[in-house]
Amino acid sequence: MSAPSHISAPKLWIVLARAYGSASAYVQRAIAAQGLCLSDFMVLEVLLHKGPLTISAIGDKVLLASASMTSAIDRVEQRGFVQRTTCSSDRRIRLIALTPAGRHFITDLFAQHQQDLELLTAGLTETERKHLYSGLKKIGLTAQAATVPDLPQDHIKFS
Amino acid sequence: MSAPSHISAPKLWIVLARAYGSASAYVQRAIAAQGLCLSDFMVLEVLLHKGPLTISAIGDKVLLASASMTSAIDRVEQRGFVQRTTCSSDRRIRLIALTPAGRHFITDLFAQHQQDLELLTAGLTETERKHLYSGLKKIGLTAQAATVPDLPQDHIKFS
DNA sequence: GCATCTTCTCTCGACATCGAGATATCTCAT
DNA sequence: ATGAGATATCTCGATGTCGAGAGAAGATGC
Repeated sequence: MSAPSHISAPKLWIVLARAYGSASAYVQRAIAAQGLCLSDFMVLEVLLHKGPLTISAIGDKVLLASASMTSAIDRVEQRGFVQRTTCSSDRRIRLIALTPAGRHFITDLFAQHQQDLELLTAGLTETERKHLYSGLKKIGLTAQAATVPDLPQDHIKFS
Repeated sequence: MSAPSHISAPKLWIVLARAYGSASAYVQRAIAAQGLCLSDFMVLEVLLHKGPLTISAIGDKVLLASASMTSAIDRVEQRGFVQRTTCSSDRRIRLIALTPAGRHFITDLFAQHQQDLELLTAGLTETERKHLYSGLKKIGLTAQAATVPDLPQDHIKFS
């Protein structure tokens, strides 16, 4: 807890990576106990909170490539948690919807998940949370802005 | 940047995951451009800063399972960056050491890496860094403490 | 109407990781 | 010495992810 007098960039990176790793492992415990991976859980959670979506729409939310989405949906469909339905207005699309069993399952699991997260952040004061939130947001945005400039940049420049 | 008035635990988790994801992608750009994955890079970096180590010692530093370490060392050995040497005092052990080529390679790449990290955290004031550091450390420790209690606990209890 | 471009999903092959188990070696109490 | 247990590394099979590309279907321009 006692931070060194000067926080170098590598130190910050290490502690970020470690914090995410530990938190991720902690969060995954309850999820893995139900036989799901984190991606599957996130897919179901998005469906619970946003309603039926197309595969690519879910993929955008959970940051998964299309190939990964196909197998993610396959997995949760196999277990009867979601259903693929074809859309009459656009036959390329598969609309993914929770089944009643899936809704019940993810509702319970998400409640547990929230409880886990509360425990994880219980040791933080409100101001600490605020500082963490704004700092992480800054880093995230900086990284994202610095990563993109491969293709999109000259696309913007010359359009 | 403008944080909501109350930062819920799920919000904090999301922003942490996103920040790590973006930062990780950003950091990996330069590394992947050299044909290495993040694990390989960390292995080489540890060797650069700590000198020759055994496979399991490196695995402890970079948080990789033994099976993953074997293939990680295989990869960097294949490229001539490290060398496995047997230890006469303990023949179970393989001592991993950087080759001259490997040392040169990782020295350059690490310099680039540090520069990238500086850029990533350039937008943060010293106090922001401190707050981030201590907050992330707290979360990491909390998560780690909450994840372990599976096996080690009764080992401690009854020893 | 028809050709072309784009979008959506799926298949395929490659990759990094892990857990479990095999093997070789060392340590230590008897 | 010797046998039991610990330790270090490796092999094997499974998993989840991704990029590239295929195929179907919608959108657009002529």
